[in-house]
Amino acid sequence: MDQNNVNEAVLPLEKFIAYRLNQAAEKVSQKFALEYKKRYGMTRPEWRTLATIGQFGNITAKQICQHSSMHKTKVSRAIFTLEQRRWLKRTVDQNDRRVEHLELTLQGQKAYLELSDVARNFQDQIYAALGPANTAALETSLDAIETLIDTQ
Amino acid sequence: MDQNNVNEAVLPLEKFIAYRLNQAAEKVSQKFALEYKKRYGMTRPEWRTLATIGQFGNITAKQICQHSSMHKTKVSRAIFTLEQRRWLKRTVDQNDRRVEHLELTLQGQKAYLELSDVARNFQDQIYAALGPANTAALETSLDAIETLIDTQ
DNA sequence: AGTCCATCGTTACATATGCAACAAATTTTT
DNA sequence: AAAAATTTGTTGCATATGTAACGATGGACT
Repeated sequence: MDQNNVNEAVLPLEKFIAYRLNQAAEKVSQKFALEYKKRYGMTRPEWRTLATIGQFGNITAKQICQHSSMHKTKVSRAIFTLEQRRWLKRTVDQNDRRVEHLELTLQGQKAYLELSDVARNFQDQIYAALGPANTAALETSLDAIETLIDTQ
Repeated sequence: MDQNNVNEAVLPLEKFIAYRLNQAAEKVSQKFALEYKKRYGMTRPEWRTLATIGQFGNITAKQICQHSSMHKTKVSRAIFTLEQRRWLKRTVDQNDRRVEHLELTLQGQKAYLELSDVARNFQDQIYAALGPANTAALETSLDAIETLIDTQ
């Protein structure tokens, strides 16, 4: 495919960092999504919600939104689905009855630990492919990018 | 917020590379999306389609799919919208009438060059924040990650 | 030529998503 | 204490997306 654009100063999409980040992120996420789709028929919001509850043990929907940057309707619907599966239980806060505390059931914990294990293997493979120097630089770069955007 | 998960071996979501990449990618993309939404009311698939046609000058829908990794229905709909705006014109291939060649109109080129300029400034800011070493390492890492996923 | 299969791009349908409005509970203001 | 404003989580609705099917065209094979 010939590139015959007149203007040499334009930025090729494949050199544009926003695009490159999205490409890599999407590939990695879709690869990992195969695991939770195949095993449990879960969606990405469901996996992230499960992972966040599993990580914190006891958490509210609002806190899941803050920690995972997911939209509150996504979180609300993911919680509903996980509850239907009996993977989490809700407890209404006694001091503020708007708030519900979420915890995984034993089944939910089992799925979380299994997927967490897959995630760790996945992570190890990527880090092995990058090597220690690039791994460190990647983490530093992602932090720097997020900080830049947040503080702009 | 206390982290009182029982199992210390689990992978915190904010250390999981698939999640980190998505976070950074989404933040950067949404920031840049403000520009084309504000100026032209464009969507992300529309911007990417415009950028790909602008970059190659003359291209088919299928080639846009291959180069941008967008689903063909996304590309089809983006082409339709860009055509409605009179930002691109189609020419049916004389040797194979299933194929349409796409080119930007003058209006389309104008928008492309303007957004391309914004993109370059955006890129420069990110690279300035990262520094040369991390910039190089980031690009290497993204390449390595994509290659790893593709060859697995 | 005629049949079968592959390819390019579009569209119908079902699902996923975000925005805005909402109910219920709580907090702040007067 | 009453009224107003805020917060938590849910839901109605419109939009965005992917899958599968499709029409049109072209190529391969007989």
